[in-house]
Amino acid sequence: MQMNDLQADKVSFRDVKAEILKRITDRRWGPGALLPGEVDLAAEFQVARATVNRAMRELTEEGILERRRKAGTRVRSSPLRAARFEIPLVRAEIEATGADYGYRLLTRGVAVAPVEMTRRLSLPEGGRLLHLTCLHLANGLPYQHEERWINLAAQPAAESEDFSQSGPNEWLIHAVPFSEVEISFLATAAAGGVAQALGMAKGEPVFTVERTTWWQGQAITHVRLSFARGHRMTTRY
Amino acid sequence: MQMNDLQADKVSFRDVKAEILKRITDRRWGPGALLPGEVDLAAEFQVARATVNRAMRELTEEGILERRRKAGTRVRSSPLRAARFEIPLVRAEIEATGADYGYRLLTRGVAVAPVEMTRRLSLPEGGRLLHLTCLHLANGLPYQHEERWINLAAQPAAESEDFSQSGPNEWLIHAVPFSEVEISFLATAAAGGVAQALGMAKGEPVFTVERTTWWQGQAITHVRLSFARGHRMTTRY
DNA sequence: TGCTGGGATATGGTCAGACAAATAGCAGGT
DNA sequence: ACCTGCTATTTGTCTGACCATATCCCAGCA
Repeated sequence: MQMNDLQADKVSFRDVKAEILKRITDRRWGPGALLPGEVDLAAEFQVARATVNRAMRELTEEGILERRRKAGTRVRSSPLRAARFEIPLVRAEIEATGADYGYRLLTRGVAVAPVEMTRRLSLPEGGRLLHLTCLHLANGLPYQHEERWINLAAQPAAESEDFSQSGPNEWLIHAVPFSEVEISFLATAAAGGVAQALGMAKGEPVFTVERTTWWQGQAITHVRLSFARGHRMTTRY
Repeated sequence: MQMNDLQADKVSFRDVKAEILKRITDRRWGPGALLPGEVDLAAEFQVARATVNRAMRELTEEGILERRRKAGTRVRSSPLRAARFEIPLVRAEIEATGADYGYRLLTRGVAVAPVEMTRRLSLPEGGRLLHLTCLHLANGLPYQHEERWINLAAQPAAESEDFSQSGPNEWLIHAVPFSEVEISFLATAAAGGVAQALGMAKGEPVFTVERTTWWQGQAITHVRLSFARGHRMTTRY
């Protein structure tokens, strides 16, 4: 009678998932253990194999199981802790907390790409970049400092935008809807401009996100986001 | 003849996904646009509706599409940048780079939970915690400093482990296979102990990960991981 | 004008059957 | 002892049919 819940009329892949997960946390199927095959589980749970398959496939995506054809399905021996962070537009992030969003353009200029940037964006030497720094505020307080480089060869239209009213990210989303992205999280020491904008001391630790974006193999933009003191990025699962 | 590739004998949900994505980056379906229904697309691509469904479902999970019953499927107007980080055991992380893994236990002691910890782990006051600090090395160089608190009420067996040869995370994985987890990324200033262990100056910025783990509603452990200078956590998609 | 109920419709999910692809493990040869 | 090729097994995916569920939208009513 241990499985009353699964005897009910409606059994979905969610129920199967839950039951499998229960048996794992139970230690009935310990780390590294070999699970019964899809056919057996389908028979036990009285569902179609496709249903068991979906349950197991999702558990695999979540890093709980490991599957290999012919070898079967095993509980991962050292669980993969996969953290998923959703990174919305700053504006949305701030407004989601109920705060008022504010934006200020700090500097704007066109420059020949510095060596570091040509490497990062794999640009030809002498490529022209639009360089912007701006500040995003929550309830009037500095929230995030943004230093952005836009490849003018890829997005010439950016040169005629003045970005004084709204940030370059909002413009870019409409110009280049989806793309290949590399994101890094790191800790940096606040440099002069960043420290001043965020009201921090020079050298203070800053939580920093760097993002580079390509579209069809061409580098579009690189941005470095520096968050105000005490910022943390959190996820739960 | 624009769709030769889709006329081939084998069409999988991957092909459908790719084609949809292509039309989005193409701007044929711009941000916010309403896509044809599953039935229509299934007819166009000559596949079963379930195949189109899987393609669209995965694109939804990846933050590209938005779906609502009856309302249909739309391209997200402001794309959700979801970054997924896989956080393996330090040992595996280091060995994956080809480096030799080293481990040192720095301190070990049992203490009554400090106020901050009782709050974080929602413990009763006066709860006993095992407090450990240790260092993980790559090719003999400091890689990560670990400060860990283990709830002895939940894991009494931890008290008799000495953790001098291998880290508490490896032990914990076998003691508590899967669990609820909260992870934060932040930047901190290196405190005395951390700075010394990692060979950094006091106050230098440190990329820090904090993780709290529960099992069946009970707090198991809280850990603060401080990485050596220059560490960054990167993902690409 | 504003509210309410119902029907049409799009996605969500299940099922049974079929075939494809990978590969563990065995058998047989050298 | 080692290699090589076969085969049975397991997961991966597709199909077409079906029912479930959410909800937009409109008609009807107050």
